[in-house]
Amino acid sequence: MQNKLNFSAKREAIYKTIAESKEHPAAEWIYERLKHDIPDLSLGTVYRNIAVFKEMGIIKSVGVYNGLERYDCDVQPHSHFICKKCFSISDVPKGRNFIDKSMYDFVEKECGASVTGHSVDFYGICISCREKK
Amino acid sequence: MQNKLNFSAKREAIYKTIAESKEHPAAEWIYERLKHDIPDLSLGTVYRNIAVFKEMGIIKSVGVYNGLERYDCDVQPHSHFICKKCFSISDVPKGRNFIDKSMYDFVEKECGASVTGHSVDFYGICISCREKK
DNA sequence: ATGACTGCAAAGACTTTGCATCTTT
DNA sequence: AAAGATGCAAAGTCTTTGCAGTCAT
Repeated sequence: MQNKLNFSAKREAIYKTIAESKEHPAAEWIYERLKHDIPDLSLGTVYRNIAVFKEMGIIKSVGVYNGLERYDCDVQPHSHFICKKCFSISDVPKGRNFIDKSMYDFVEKECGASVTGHSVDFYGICISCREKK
Repeated sequence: MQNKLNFSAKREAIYKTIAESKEHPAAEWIYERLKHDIPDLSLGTVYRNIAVFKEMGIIKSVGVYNGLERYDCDVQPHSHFICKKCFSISDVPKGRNFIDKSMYDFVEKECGASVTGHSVDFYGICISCREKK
């Protein structure tokens, strides 16, 4: 059993790539982005580190779109807008609370479940796809 | 190009299985459920019909959980509760509007996108998994 | 007959994993 | 040195697809 994680250069680079990207990247995207600077990076390492980050709770899955799992380093509750055409994902600016605690209570009572989180996603056509039309 | 869809016995059975199930089934689940009654059913046919139903707009994807795409024949907006442990999906009873039109306006203005839909999901541990503990 | 649907199996696409090797502590 | 991280390639899973045969109109 291990408890002490090393923070290798590659691990750091992978996390940094996710953190600095606003695109809610998929694994392959991260890999493509990094392999120029780190030619001996392997895709398996990207996947393994993503699993580590999830486990640590420093990234979250945004969901699977077009067959690709997308990640977000902002683990605070916030909404996303997903383009049905190009599958770009963008954050909806905060400043509007869609879901409050009373809704958790409602779901807990109605479903008998314990609710620990939620997600609100909006779908449509993004500004870039609209302009292309 | 074709426009006239046949409504074959298998197609009908597949749709009926989705419609009568409350489990937001995945393709494999539908297949397993039906192959007793329809021994010569093939999984490819299930997938192909799911694609047809989606295209027709009579079912919707609920999302991909644990690697499996889940489907819903209730295409009206409603929320889901997803168990993080067993990945069961249940409807949150209506009677509470989480998202209204002003929120679409908010997202459209903030993102410059055209918003055509949304989803609200709650996560946690379902009643059945809680009782097992 | 013609167009639509299906079984079957192969191919695709994304992700996970085993093992030997290399790094970090 | 010991524990952890990685490359590589193979394996795993879910889904799609080509093709020939079957069914519906």
